[in-house]
Amino acid sequence: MADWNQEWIDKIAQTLRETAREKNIELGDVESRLKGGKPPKADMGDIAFPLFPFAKEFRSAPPQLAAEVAGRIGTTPLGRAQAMGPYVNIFLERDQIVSDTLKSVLEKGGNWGHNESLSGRKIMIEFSSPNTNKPLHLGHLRNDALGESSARILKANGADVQKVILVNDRGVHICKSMLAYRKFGRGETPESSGIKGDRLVGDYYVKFAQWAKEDPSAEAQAQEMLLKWEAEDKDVRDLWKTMNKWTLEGIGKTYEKTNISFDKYYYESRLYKMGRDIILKGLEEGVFYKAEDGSTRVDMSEIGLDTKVLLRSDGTSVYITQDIGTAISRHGDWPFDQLIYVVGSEQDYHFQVLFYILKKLGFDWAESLYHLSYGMVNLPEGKMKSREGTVVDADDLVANLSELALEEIKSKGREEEVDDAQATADAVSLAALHYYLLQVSPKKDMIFNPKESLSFNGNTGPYLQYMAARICSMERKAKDMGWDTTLTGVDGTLLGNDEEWELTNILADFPRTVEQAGRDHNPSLVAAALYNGAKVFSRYYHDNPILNNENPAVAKARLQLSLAVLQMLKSGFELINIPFLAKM
RNA sequence: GCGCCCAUAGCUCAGCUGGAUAGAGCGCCGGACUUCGAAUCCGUAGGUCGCAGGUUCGAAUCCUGCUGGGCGUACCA
Repeated sequence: MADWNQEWIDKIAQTLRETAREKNIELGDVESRLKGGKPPKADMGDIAFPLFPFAKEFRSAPPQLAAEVAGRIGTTPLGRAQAMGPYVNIFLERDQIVSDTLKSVLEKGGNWGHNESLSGRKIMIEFSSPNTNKPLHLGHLRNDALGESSARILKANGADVQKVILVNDRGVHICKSMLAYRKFGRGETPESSGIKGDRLVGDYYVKFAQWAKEDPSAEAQAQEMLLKWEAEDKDVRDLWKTMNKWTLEGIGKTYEKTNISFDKYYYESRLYKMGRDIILKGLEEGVFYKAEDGSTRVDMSEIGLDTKVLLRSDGTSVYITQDIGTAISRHGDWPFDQLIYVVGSEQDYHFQVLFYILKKLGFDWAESLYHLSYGMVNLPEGKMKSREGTVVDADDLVANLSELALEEIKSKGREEEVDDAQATADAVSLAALHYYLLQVSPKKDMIFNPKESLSFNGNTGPYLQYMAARICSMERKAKDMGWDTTLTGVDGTLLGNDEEWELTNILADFPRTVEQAGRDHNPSLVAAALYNGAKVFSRYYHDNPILNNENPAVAKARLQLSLAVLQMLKSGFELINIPFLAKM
């Protein structure tokens, strides 16, 4: 719709100026004050221009002015203008737009929505950031869903995207699992126990906590082990390698199951010493300063913040030092235009500081660093607490969803219909999970209601899948009847009803939605657009015979429209990481 | 204490850079399967958009203050 917006802005502006000239009225800038919107109801037109802003200059009431402008424009090849109260409403010429839109969808093939708005941009996006001492939990799932989806959306906008993961594989918490394993493990392995590697290591992390309650020396022992690790003690390093491998294999399976992937793995164990040289250089150049206590600091008073320690008095680095070094080294690896960090909002301050420092160091790319900050995932009972064992395990959740989806398939007697019931159930569970996590704006905290997330009705991922599957079903039926089901475009005059017009608009708007989702780093926009499309379509095909239409030409035209909607759904599913199913 | 974020139907969430009567889903109640798959569709009820000011022709949207909640505020990561 916005495509035609500008033409109307020009037209109305021109008309306003003409009118003003005749009345000897001085007009300021007109175009910037003309903003097209969508009328509240479809039968009120396609674009609405409020004329309030011009009332004063014309010294006439907005409705009067609207009537005058609409009267002068009247009917044009693009459509007609009609005054409705203080608004000039535009009724677009539908036939041509319908034909053009379907033709565009056809030409894009399976990539409807893709565009070139970020073409030529190199964007690196970091997400997930797992620890190697325990399995992924619900919080990671939101992070992964956001990261993966954002990456796909950016790619669809033409950007060159590199997905990156930073594995937190060092530190005391890692040593705690190792220590407990050494004490209680008796050589147990994922193979010998049949327990998934990340879970096994996580179990020992829990065991450590229990043991530490009884033995006050436990914490000190963990610290001691960390020192040995840093001194590259062979035994400790060997155990570390073994257990990290177990965890990463386990976590890798979770990624595989949830369709999450990375182009490059970074490991903290290899990066944690980075950044020190940069800080020392910055100190020489006067970007940083040496505090009285001997620590090296940055002064952030110019952005209203305090000071931040970058090197301790003993010269060793702190966490943010590593992040500074890592960012610089990554830019060396792959000179990005933008680096996006998908990290929870509890680290807002950290990134504010990090970005400020990189700017102070004079890196031009620091301007475009972006923290995709997202809110916490809470449970209906409150926060997830590891101490209280209320943390929702990622694998368990996905398995539960699959199980329920399988029951659903069985209860509907569709085991024979779908080729592989378990695979279908898995696909449905992913749709439920990812849609549930992505429908919420990233910034907001959200409540994860397990019961609701398991629902396959209403505003859910499976509902979207179902609509796509229904269209596929029609497509199969059409093929059986010997119809040509390739998307070939259509004569718009055959698709004239309001629902067809609405679907056309939804199709036409989709690329702009994808663009905005990329610009705002907000996959929920795509999710909402898909839901809207599916919902309007489901009403459409419920109320209007498509294949069964008595007029074969109309039947084929409607099928074409349905197939175009299917293209949008398929393309959108890819963007929010929900699997497409031809049958379910 | 200071800083950042959030507040919309009983619940979970939309509402784009301010525009006409604030929308979905769930739940409740009531309808629709001899008809393209009922994981569907349709309808009813449900709102002082946290409160109070301000800007504007016009505010859920922008500004200020307040209240309530969340998260930060390490020579932790």
